[in-house]
Amino acid sequence: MAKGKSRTKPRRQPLSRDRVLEAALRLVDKAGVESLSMRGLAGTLGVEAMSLYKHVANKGEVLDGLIDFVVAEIDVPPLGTEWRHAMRARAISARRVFLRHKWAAVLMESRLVQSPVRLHYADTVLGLLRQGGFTVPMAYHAFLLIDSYLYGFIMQEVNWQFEEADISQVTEEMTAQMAPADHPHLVEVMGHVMTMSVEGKVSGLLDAEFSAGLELILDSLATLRDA
Amino acid sequence: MAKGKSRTKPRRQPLSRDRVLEAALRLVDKAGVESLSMRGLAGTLGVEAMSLYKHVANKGEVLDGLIDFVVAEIDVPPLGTEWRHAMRARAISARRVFLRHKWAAVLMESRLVQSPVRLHYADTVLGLLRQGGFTVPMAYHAFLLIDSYLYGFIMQEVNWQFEEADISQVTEEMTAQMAPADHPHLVEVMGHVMTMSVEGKVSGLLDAEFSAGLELILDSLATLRDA
DNA sequence: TGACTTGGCTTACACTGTAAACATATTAGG
DNA sequence: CCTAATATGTTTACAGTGTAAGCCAAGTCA
Repeated sequence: MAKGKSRTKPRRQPLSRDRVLEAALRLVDKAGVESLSMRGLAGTLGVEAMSLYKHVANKGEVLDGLIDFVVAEIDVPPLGTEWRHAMRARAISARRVFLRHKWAAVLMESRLVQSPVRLHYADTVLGLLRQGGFTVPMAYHAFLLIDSYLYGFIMQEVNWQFEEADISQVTEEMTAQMAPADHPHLVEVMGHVMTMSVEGKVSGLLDAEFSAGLELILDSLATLRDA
Repeated sequence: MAKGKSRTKPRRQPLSRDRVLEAALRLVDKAGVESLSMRGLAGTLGVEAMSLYKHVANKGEVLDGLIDFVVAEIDVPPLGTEWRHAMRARAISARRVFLRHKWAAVLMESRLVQSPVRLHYADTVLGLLRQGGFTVPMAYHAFLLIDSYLYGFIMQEVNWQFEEADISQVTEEMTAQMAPADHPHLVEVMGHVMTMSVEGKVSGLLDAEFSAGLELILDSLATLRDA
């Protein structure tokens, strides 16, 4: 039976958990998480929906797997790195990663499963703070503060991101829809964002905003640490 | 016509958009957004699923309506209030509201529709800052900074909230699941949170954490404003 | 050679949102 | 008051979802 058969078999290489997750990642990056269905995912792998369940317990596991992939993309400097540099580096890396996978931040907040990957991530960050001279309560405080800002900022940014450049159109829609005079301050600020966007790209603006806010938080943590 | 007919008719009072949304709010507060289905919602109103569509365009509109309800619950001090006090007050109010409706923060980030209610909310906050002496770019900066922290914090808090008091059990699960020695810093911090939780409640701890971080941000905005 | 395992497929079920057509209630007009 | 019109709720139906159960072929090992 299985003897001489080993000749040029097309030999579909078998599925695997990783191949499933990779396909899911591609699909979700392209079309958003809301368009991830088991049948659709299976389709991109040339396979039937139920086949996925041989490598993955259920859809939730796929989603959690995706989050792990994304978290693993974040560069966290190794233990021993100077804390301030380390926090800045991982925050910036995290932001880049979440901008690359716009669906990820929201998804992450809605699935609180603590996988090994995520635990490791948290542990390293806390370790960096502890080795940087923070007491346990202060490390907790710093972690909460930085991460609140980090994820909060990212989520705002991701959701305010219209496909770049058609921002003016969006602004018009908005201004039209909202009785311009009823929201003077909002209009004013939108105007500011718009002018920034035409001459220098919004993304640059947000880079600067993000860094400024981050630096500010790190400053205050530093003084708090040395108190 | 409409003359003497006003006698005791049982008169099922007709559904209405508001009654639908109120029912949805009750349901979601009790069972989470993931358990909101049109049939289920209709059920709680003693009505068939399709009836809802006479008062609401689709499920998305229900979700957006829920968000509006929640945003409207946030107390934003009126224009004219001293900016720092105002920002603190609305942040604290927002946090309380989102803790009351734990599903709301995530939902809000995943539906970027800008309803009148939300526009008004944003406009008032920006107005408070402008009247507080912030230039347009600084107001934008402040808004971004505060809201990033605010929503970031809330989302972390909401997701780390186990049903109160069984936190020790959760910690055990976690510690068991994660090879205690592989994550020394995480264990250390979890220990801290736990001890705080037994003698004084975690929620109090988080109140303090939130206020501290907020105050810190307001400080830095104040110096930035006076520069 | 067989038995056993692995990985994919087929079928089936309960549940989702919602379009279309229908039926009944309420209101408006003559 | 009776009828026409308009709201409002219902029925039926359909396409799409996640996934349990069982089947079946291909590969592995005794």
